[in-house]
Amino acid sequence: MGRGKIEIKRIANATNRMVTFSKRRCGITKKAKEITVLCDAKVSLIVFASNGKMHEYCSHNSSLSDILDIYQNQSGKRLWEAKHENLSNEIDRIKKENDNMQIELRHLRGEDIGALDIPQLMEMEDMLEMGLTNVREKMMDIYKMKKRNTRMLEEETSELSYSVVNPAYMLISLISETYIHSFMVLITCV
Amino acid sequence: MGRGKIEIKRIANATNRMVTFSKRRCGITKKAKEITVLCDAKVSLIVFASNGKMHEYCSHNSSLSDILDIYQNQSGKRLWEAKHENLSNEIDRIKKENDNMQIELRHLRGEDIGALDIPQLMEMEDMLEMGLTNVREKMMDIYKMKKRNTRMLEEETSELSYSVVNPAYMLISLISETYIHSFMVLITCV
DNA sequence: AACTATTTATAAGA
DNA sequence: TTCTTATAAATAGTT
Repeated sequence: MGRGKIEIKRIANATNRMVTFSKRRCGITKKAKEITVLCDAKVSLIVFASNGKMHEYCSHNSSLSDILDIYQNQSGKRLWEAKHENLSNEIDRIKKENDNMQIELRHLRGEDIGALDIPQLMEMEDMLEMGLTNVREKMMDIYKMKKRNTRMLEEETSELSYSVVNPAYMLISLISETYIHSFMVLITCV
Repeated sequence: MGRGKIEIKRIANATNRMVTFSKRRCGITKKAKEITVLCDAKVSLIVFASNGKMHEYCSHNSSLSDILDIYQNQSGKRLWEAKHENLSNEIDRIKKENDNMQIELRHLRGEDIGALDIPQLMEMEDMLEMGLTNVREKMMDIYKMKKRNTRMLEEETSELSYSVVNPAYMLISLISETYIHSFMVLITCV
């Protein structure tokens, strides 16, 4: 369709090629629009010139994304599986990390320790003891700071409403703090 | 281009519409092939008939996936952003969960407890004590089981090489186990 | 599915 | 480039 018949092979002359591209791109887009309207069809057309410039047509009644969804369903081809895979892998990795922490937490709370052996239990015992020591030191710090910051006795009375601080603490706060816990337990069990 | 000129609007007669679709689909596909070859272009063409049947053409020198990659880069449109969003959200959610557990674990180990207040510290103390109680009960269970399963004294001697089990345990294993920890601490501090 | 009168697309020229 | 136009190609209506 033109002044002369042409063979369907790459047009050697670059200018010529671009001109033809421009004309034919218009033509094919027009055809796409027409079939959309005439035949109630959905069409997605994406065209790249050899210089990389892109042109697209997508029938009005749907987005490219919609069309690609249907495309994937019908063709069974997975267009962005690969991109998803990265995220999925990360999810798996984090979930695993999560599970491990979950288990460790449960162990530290003394749950599900049935399967542990003596060395593991000992390690946990050490960790728990250290945690307990730190927590109790911290509580004592807070207690001492409050005592220092507030004007002693009358304040102290109200402090006592914090049920942690019981008369036993008062007594033993005079004694080496490192042993406070031990003494508390002693007091508890005698 | 035909016996009569037609208006570009939906063809009312269904059979006619399908026939026209068929003809024009061939035509547009042929055009797509031609522009691919003649102009060294990349083309993706996806066509759905109104009955849902799909047809595609994709230039030989590239896959649809490739074309969509370039499409996204050039258009800035994100074709599967929405699908990614779900996964991304899940990752965020799990990471948050992860962080919280991380913090709890560190707290239980007595790390980073500077910012905690008395009630929080008390809660941790309870949790740690319970964990410790459970761990020690478990160790005792294992110890007792070993004692039962092996033929007593001479075995017991070798068991003692497990440094957890010290002579103090021997004595107190006769007494109520619930109080074992307390007694141990008592023994430790006297 | 094939035919063909016509319309439409476009190659080459200006 | 863009417009023009002769001609090839596509296709609407028919068989």
